[in-house]
Amino acid sequence: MNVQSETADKRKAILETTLELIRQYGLQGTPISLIAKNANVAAGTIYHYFQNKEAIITELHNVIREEMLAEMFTEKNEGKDFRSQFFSGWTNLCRYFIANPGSLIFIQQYNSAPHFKGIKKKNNKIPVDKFSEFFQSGMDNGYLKKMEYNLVASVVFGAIMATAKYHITGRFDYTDQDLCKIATIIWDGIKLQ
Amino acid sequence: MNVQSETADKRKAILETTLELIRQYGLQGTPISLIAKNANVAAGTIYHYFQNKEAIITELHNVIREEMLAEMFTEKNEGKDFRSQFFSGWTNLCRYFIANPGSLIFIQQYNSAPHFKGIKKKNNKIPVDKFSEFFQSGMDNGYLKKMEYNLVASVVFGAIMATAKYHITGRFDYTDQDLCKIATIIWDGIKLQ
DNA sequence: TGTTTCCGATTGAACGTTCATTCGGGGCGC
DNA sequence: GCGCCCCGAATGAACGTTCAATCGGAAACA
Repeated sequence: MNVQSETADKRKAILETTLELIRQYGLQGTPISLIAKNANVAAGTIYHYFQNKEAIITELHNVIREEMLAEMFTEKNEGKDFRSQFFSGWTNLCRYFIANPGSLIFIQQYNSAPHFKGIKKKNNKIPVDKFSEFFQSGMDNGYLKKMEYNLVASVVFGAIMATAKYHITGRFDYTDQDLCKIATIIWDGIKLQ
Repeated sequence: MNVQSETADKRKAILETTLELIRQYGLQGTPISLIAKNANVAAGTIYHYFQNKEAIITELHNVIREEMLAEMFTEKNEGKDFRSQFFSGWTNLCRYFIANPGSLIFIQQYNSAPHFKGIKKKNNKIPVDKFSEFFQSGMDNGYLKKMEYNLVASVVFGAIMATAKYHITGRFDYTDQDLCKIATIIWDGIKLQ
């Protein structure tokens, strides 16, 4: 353990601990003191690595966004046909949330309380481009019904969040096969009949 | 204004004010002091009508659940065919959330932070019966694909929440016609092809 | 009718706790 | 000895809740 890796570890530990605590106690329910305790770090140390609590939240949000994008658009999808790309994109993101419940809880809470005290969201924009481009190409090439992108988005993303949420909270228990079935429902809904 | 109606009004004012504040500032972001101020009531008065903050939240949750059920299963749907029942049930609930953004924000936050400090959810069960019965009847009568209820639920409810959410946050702007289009996507996904 | 008694409704200051953040200092590598 | 990393007690604001004090109308009595 050299100094540099320890330093890097400390920052990382703070982020990971925060995400885990948010999963358990929610965005507002995780005080700095608890983060410090669980990350084996002093409260003051946190303020050495981050400007304030909001900065931790914002960084987590950015990290999770990147991970979500990476899950949906992996390189090995490039060659596949449109339908396969849709299926693997949908199930990958859903599996990501199931495997990383903290990310789902975080995203949901972050999006559902626009005006948390001390947490102001400046950039509320979604990288809509990649998704809308993808679906647009599906329509142009005759795979999908012609319709506005945002109508499709409601169904596709809504189902991902709900499915992962139900699974995580233990309401239902979805197998890999179940995820494919759900993706099939959606595909049947959006494909050109 | 006799005494009785004033008393009833005060209780109602507290509930309504709380819901509106939660819409703006989130579940954890609305202190009792602010509720008191906006409801034109002293802080102590709130504790005359409710045991504590949790009691307000719990009552709001029950009220909203009732309203949701009422929207989905209205009496004038009784005679209609299955497809029409699905359409009006889906769009009604979606329109309800769009017309009552506070209810959507509340439900989302209530469900997404299971362990809010001071807010313990004892009864996490959904009145699944009515919904599952409805979809089961659709399968038995040959309107829907044969599949487990919970797979359908993910898509149907996920889309409702996401659609209303996108509309409320102003990300997209859904017309009544758009809601029907989205319902059509889902219907095409779950119907027996 | 006028007066007194009573009691629930209402108030807002006060309390104890918890929170995010600050600060002064200690230790270690260069 | 200078600069960076780290500590944890200290700070003050904000929170949910309590409580002694007040209000005002209804009932009881004269």
